[in-house]
Amino acid sequence: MKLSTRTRYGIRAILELAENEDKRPLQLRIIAQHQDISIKYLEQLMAILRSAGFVRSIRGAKGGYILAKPPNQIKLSDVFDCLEGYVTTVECVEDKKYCERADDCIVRQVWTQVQEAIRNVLLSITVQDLVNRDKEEKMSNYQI
Amino acid sequence: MKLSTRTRYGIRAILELAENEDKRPLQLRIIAQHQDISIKYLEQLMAILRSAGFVRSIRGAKGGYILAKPPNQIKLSDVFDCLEGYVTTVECVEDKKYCERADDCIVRQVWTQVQEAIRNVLLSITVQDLVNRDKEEKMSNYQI
DNA sequence: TGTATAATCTACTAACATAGTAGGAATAAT
DNA sequence: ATTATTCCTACTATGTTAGTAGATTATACA
Repeated sequence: MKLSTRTRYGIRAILELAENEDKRPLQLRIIAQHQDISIKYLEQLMAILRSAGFVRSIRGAKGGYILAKPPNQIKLSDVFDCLEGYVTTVECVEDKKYCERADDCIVRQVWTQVQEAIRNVLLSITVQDLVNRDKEEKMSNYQI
Repeated sequence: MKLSTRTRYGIRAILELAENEDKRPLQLRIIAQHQDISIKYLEQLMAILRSAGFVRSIRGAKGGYILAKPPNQIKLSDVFDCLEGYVTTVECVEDKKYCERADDCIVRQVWTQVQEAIRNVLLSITVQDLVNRDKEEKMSNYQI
């Protein structure tokens, strides 16, 4: 039950874009540097995020990436589904045909509970929430 | 975020042992048949469960496996930790030294929330609970 | 119009984990 | 002794992850 770097890096990249006050697009290179991610790897992740409609790209010199929608309209569950694949602990939770016992499988009920618990957390958080939390965090650091 | 077959099979095996009314040990072969698991693979899982103290084995003819403790004293989180490895979505959640940003990493907070959500579900369910649920399930089926 | 800067596309790869298989040795009941 | 069973060690096939590499296309700017 580990999270892939895909999802972790992807969400960090999206957060960085959301926090980019600058109106101009942010380059892959910059994001990769800030986040300590290989440019070439991040490039692939951005391609996924782009085709899923989370970010938009501007090619050529001075190009880069911007968020394709406002941060408060991006739920973490959406990004998660896109990068990690829909949260599925076990196939039979989504589709009973994977196991003939599914109908009265007690263990399956457990995985369903787990899955919903995960999902509820991710559904409840938007990228904007992350931005806000980050601001608060930095505020409280200054006070020290 | 998929569950390994190790954990799924392992919990099913433990449940089968818990439901084994018979006082005599239950053979690997029987469990594997009932649960549609390769005997040789289940054998390895049982070895893990045995060394973790969940089951006890009786060797030789008429041997087999029995639970090493009462079902109400086996939390699913314990079994999970044993087979899946301690529930850790990302290393830095457990140990901040994995990432220098950990202290004020907002994304890390999210993974911590997710992890606790999972953990709470598994902490709250014992093998006995599964047995009870299963009984209820079967009762209601008879009524139909 | 040329050059530098970016994203884009396609293909490859190394390392690791998962989910097994295989065969024989040890142990116990009858 | 024979049979049933767990135990132990090693092997393997497959897929996934986390990248690398290199060429191509698009754009800004001088």
